[in-house]
Amino acid sequence: MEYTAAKVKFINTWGSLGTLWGINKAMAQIHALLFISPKPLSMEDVMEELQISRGNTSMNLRQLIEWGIVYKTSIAGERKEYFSSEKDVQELARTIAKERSRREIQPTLKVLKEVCSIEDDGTAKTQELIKKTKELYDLASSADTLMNKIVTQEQNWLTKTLVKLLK
Amino acid sequence: MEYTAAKVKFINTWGSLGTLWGINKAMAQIHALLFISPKPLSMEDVMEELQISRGNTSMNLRQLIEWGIVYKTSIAGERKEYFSSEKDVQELARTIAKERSRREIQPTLKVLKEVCSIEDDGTAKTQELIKKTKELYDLASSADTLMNKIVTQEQNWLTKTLVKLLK
DNA sequence: TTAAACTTTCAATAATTACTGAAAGTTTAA
DNA sequence: TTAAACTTTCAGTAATTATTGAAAGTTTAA
Repeated sequence: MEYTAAKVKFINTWGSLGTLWGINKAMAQIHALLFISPKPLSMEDVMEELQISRGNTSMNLRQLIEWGIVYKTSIAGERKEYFSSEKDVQELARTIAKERSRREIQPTLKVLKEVCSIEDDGTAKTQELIKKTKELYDLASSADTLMNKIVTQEQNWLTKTLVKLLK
Repeated sequence: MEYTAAKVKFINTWGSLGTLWGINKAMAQIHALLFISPKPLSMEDVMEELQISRGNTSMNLRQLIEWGIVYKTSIAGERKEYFSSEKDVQELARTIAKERSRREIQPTLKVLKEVCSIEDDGTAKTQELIKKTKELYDLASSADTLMNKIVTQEQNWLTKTLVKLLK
């Protein structure tokens, strides 16, 4: 497989994967393109490479910037804006984990909390609802904490935890 | 908030969340409904509660069964089939993690492996592609391993790992 | 200023995805 | 058997989501 085929394959795979971490295809493809590009690209470059319209490119670039994984980069003497992606995979993972937690997990936890706090009227169905949503709440909040710990600055969290567990 | 409002809220939240762990709304809502129901429900029950058609119910129940988080349950003396959800949240998490790994992460890893194995022709762009896809491969495969370890039968994996790290 | 170079916005449209309902299929009891 | 009770399938349609492209907006250099 030579360069162009490999690039296309990577962009397409990343693109279809995007849909399942909650961003659309074009957005994920633009990210993929910038991620493997050695130098910043202009909007024209992106449109050309991915064969998508100006409007689409503009909107999706904006969203990527909002996510914090793509940056505007000025090039001296150039009028155009250039864009480049976060290149450190650790930092990328950290940003994505944080954003997903903020956008999805926290709001869900809030609802689960509300639901499992309803008054227990003693009926089986109410008790089951309270019990199950409580369990989901605990699971989701542990998972969220764990993910953040793993991915966050505290690289030695694991070590600390182990020390605590063992003493 | 009384029972019905809480139930509706839970089902809707779970439903919209579904779209971002890769299943559709109806499927996630059916799962939510079964998850909090103290007893198995028939197809009629599900249709009635969620106001969806027979065809839709049938297809989505099948998919949930394929995922391994909903079971067909027979009720003695009843002709109809009844359905119930996996009720243990730990087991639920385990099943979902395994399925997602199989359906999404493994295929992605395969592509990343292929892409980062292309021949290095010495150009900057090829080298960047190889380097970045290699880094993503390593990250995704560590994350996958970690997730599986955490969620899998080996509840004491964490402990074992710590012991190893500390000696 | 102004006009060229560039970016954003958004109504219209295209593409995708989900849902319906009725016909076909299956199972079971008599 | 057969007919009632139930489930599945799938072509057609509806709903949702993504994309375009041209007009409006912004910035900069002269």
